[in-house]
Amino acid sequence: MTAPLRATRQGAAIEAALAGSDDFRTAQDLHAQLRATGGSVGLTTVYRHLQRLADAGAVDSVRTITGETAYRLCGARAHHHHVVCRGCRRVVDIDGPDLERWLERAATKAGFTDIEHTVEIVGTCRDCGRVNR
Amino acid sequence: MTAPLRATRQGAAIEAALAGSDDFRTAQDLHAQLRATGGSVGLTTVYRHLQRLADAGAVDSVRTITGETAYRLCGARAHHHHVVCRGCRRVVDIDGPDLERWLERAATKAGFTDIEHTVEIVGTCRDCGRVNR
DNA sequence: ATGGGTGCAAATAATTTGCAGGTAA
DNA sequence: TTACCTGCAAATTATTTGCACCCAT
Repeated sequence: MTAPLRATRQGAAIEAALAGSDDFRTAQDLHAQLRATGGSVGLTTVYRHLQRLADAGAVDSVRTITGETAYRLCGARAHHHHVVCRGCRRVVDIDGPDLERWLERAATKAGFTDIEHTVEIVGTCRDCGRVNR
Repeated sequence: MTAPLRATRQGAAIEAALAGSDDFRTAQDLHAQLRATGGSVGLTTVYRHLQRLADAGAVDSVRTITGETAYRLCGARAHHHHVVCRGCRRVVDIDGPDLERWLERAATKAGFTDIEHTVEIVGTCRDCGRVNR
């Protein structure tokens, strides 16, 4: 089938860094961390590994409000979504197997298969709700 | 308090273009449309107006998967969602008061108010169901 | 040995900012 | 008139790609 990936120090370092965190990490972020911990890896390589992992379905990716792409190992946590505060950008996790199931069923009923979804929820958190607007 | 905004042809054109669509529009998108319809406006100006509208809370913004920022007038929310076919780009609407309710409750429970959400579902429609990924 | 992996530097693409000149109030 | 508004061009930021070299297999 597909040629097995070659085992390299860089690839291992990147996957280890990803595995070491439950949350989404950006490429720049991971790169900086790897640099700091001595396991120097080129930024390009970080991007390439993340991309390949995403293609392979091993990681999920999301776009942050600041325009960066963040990645997280699929198994790192049950699939869930986030609510982002429009004031302070704080992120709170929301678990929702119900949501997944609902989306799956609705799309299937419309005749679609191989469903993929992105849910973005924006709100105002308690702390930010006190001021403005 | 705040100085009232100056009424300009460009600003009016941008807001009109936004008002003319229920869906999220990118700056580039709006700019191209304005160009095409004769009401020439600089790309910079489009960005500036969208930013100001977002700051004022008049529009909501989201990041698309391709990295662009899309904007939509707050009041324009036609509350339904779409499933987009990754093959032919066909769009099918799906109705979901359940979904809205679920999201609302989940976010509220997390301490958020003034919830706004975007759900993007991508799948493969019956006609295109064959090669992919 | 050899082809995939690496990384520097240059290329892209979306968005922001400097600045000179236009225009609503 | 007086700021604010515009828009061209240059600057920024995140990400991708060209290419010569290196290393796991």
